[in-house]
Amino acid sequence: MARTTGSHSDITGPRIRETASRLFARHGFAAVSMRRIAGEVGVQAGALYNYMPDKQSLLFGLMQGHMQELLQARAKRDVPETVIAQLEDFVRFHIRFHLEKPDAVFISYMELRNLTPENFAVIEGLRRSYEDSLETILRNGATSGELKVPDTKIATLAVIAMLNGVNTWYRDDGRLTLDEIEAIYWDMVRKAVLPNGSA
Amino acid sequence: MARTTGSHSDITGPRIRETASRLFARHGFAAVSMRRIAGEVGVQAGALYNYMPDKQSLLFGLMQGHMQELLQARAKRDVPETVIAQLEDFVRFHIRFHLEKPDAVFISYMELRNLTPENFAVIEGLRRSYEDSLETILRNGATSGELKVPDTKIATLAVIAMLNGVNTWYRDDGRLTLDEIEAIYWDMVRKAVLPNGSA
DNA sequence: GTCTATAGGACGATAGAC
DNA sequence: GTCTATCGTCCTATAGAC
Repeated sequence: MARTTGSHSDITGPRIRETASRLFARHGFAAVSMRRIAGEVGVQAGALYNYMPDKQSLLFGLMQGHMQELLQARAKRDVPETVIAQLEDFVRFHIRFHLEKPDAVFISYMELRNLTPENFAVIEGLRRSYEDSLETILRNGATSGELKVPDTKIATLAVIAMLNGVNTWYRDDGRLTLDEIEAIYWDMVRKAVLPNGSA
Repeated sequence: MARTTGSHSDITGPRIRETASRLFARHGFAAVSMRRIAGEVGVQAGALYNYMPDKQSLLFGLMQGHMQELLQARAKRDVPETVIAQLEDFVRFHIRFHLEKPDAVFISYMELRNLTPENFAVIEGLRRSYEDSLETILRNGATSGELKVPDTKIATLAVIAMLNGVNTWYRDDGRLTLDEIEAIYWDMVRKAVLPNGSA
């Protein structure tokens, strides 16, 4: 059964999202035109509107999809028994997941200001629930005395900010393996939240 | 001696820079038009070109000015004797300086991709020399054994990324004072780079 | 130094043919 | 589903009067 001439809905949609993600990450949402996205996909600008009502929806869809993937991947992991092991798992998961999707990560925190207020609230909610999964670990550790953090909320944001930094300098052909990078960051995070003088 | 009617070069220039800095930080360089900057300053768009050759120069000037201020403020500080004290001084200086100029900070790392390659190289050079001032402290500490960092370069970037995170959540009317915030971050940074089991 | 006016082009989004 | 064509708007930057 031959497909209608010129019809490629099954591949054009994903290709639009991939192309837009790459271009938004590289040049910024506001600096990338619908014409340019269409051009790199290989269609005319008007054709994009078969897949989304407007440019804002394209951005929101990319960010929402990324945050949902992040939360789902996180939810799928087995929860280690000890707080320390849970924290190590978070650190390694976070670094690995974020290095696998650098464009989506970049967009999801650089383009927040280009979301409508309604869309912004949705993305912030998803981000907040991811942060909460780390804060819960730190709070449990602080309560049990296994960890010592001056302020649970700030420690959460500090750890995430530190880990996010990897994306700014990592290169596939760099001198360190992914395992080495995870180990280095885990060492720093672990020491930062352990009580003074602990192993 | 009356000034020429309509002439305000002494105040319009700074006002353009302040307004552009605020708008670029809030909405992004590409999303802010020269008309809008002019409108908020209170002049017509064409008048802006008495102060800069083009929009790119405006962005570059803001970023270069910010980085030079940062480096000069850093250079002015007395250097404490011990490595630990030098590190504490860096942490407190960094947090305080960056919280004082949130718009310029935001622009200087969010709008790098909107610089021409030549301008980008200049800003990156300035940023690099700031990072080097921290890396030198960490390397000296590692050599003497006062500190233990798995990788000097990565530790430098990790500490700066962690400290930069403050700007994403700090509010003037928040529950913590600037001194408390500095103390919390200094506690985490100190522990992260000390040898295991040190005070 | 600021104004008005505009050149010359790119923008997001839509209409209608196929 | 994609195309061509276009609407109406906005953009950066410049020219020339005052």
